[in-house]
Amino acid sequence: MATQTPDSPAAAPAGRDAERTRSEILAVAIREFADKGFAGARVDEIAAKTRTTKRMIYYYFGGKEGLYISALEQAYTGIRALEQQVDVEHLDPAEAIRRLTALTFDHHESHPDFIRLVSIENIHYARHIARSEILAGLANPALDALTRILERGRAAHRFRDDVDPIDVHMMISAFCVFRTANRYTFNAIFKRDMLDPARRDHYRAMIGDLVLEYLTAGR
Amino acid sequence: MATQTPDSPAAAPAGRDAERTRSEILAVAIREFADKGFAGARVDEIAAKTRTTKRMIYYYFGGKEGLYISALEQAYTGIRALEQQVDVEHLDPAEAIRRLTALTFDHHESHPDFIRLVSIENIHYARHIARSEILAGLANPALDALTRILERGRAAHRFRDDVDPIDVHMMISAFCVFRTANRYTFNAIFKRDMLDPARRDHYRAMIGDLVLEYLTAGR
DNA sequence: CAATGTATGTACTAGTTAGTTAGTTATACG
DNA sequence: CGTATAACTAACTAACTAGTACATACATTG
Repeated sequence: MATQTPDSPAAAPAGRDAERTRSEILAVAIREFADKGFAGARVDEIAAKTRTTKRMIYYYFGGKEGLYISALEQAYTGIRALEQQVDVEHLDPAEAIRRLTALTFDHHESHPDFIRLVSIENIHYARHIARSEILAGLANPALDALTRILERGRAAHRFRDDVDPIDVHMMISAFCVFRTANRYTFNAIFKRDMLDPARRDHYRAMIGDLVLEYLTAGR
Repeated sequence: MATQTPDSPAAAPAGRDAERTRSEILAVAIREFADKGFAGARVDEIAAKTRTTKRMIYYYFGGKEGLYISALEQAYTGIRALEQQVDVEHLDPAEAIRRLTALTFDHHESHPDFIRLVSIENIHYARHIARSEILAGLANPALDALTRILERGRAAHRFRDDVDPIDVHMMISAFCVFRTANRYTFNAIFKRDMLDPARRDHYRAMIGDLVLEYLTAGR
């Protein structure tokens, strides 16, 4: 009867595997919290979408809030690991800015759950991030890369010398986050889907132009 | 005993005044929904913070969701009414852009509840805005003003001619919304409060420069 | 001033939801 | 091979929460 499909998502009991159970719960939790928020997500529903039971959530994460914090940590560390792969050191400063901006842009588009979790965490005044040691001490590869580009551009007298890396990072994030996070209300009001694939290249180029023209203004 | 302080927030029964009861409930609801989100807000708590009872919420708004939609509508129409007062027609295009940008900037800073409601509504995929006739047909004074500025700038050959008003509006919004909406996680990670009054002028000028340099690039 | 509808308060309820109690099964290890 | 312990399940509970039934006071108007 029971055919053995070794890696099917929610089939056989799959024996006992602590790490697998834990990570399956986490994956489901990320999706649920991102979809409905902390208060809107239901522990029972998260459990039902895994192969295990609610009891295991309490066993591994202590409670709803512990699960939420772990989900946040997992989402953040995953994103940061991806960012670490960015390599723009070999490009000239202007090209490096365009590349970094484009990568950030694509990145945000392909991780909507992460963006939603960040929005939700802001609604909670970042209370959980502040409480998490993991998240407090997380390195920021994208900002580091940006800082080095700006230094090179400035040394080569190609960029203005009065800009702060965090401010530039903020500009880029603002645009990319807004496009994803505010997609729905923006579309409802302006009848324009900022994530329409037909407009993707236009917006990716636009944010690159925007930042680069700011950095090279008057030069 | 009971001293009559005519306008104290939560004192005497104040007789029967439908309009007053309704608007008091709405004001409290806006704050509660903005603070805790739709799922996180509690009907009982909203009622407790008014001078009336939960019964009245159901009497006037039908239910929690009806109240939430009314709160959204109230917040949006209030903001739009303010935007309507923007007058930049007498300024030259560049100055008008700076002025409009600065107004938008200050505007977002002084209405955090509105920004939070928009974030929350995006978490709900703008489902309620889409359902509301009031919100669907609301005029957009800020975009209209921007459109006219861009036309004037373009006619005077001061601005590039390949920019779309909605895109420019999006840039400005992105920056201003991000600064308010993502304040908490940004501060937790970069240890920089984007709303620190000491940095306000810097950021207000920065968004003006950013937009203006984009619009006048190569000119 | 009767009467009719609007506005309001009190007390309740049915359903939900986070968290728990009490136990069972598999696996590692001596 | 047996036993300690980690991994796991099912059923339960106490508290909460949106929504309602019922009663009533006030005000307007004929």
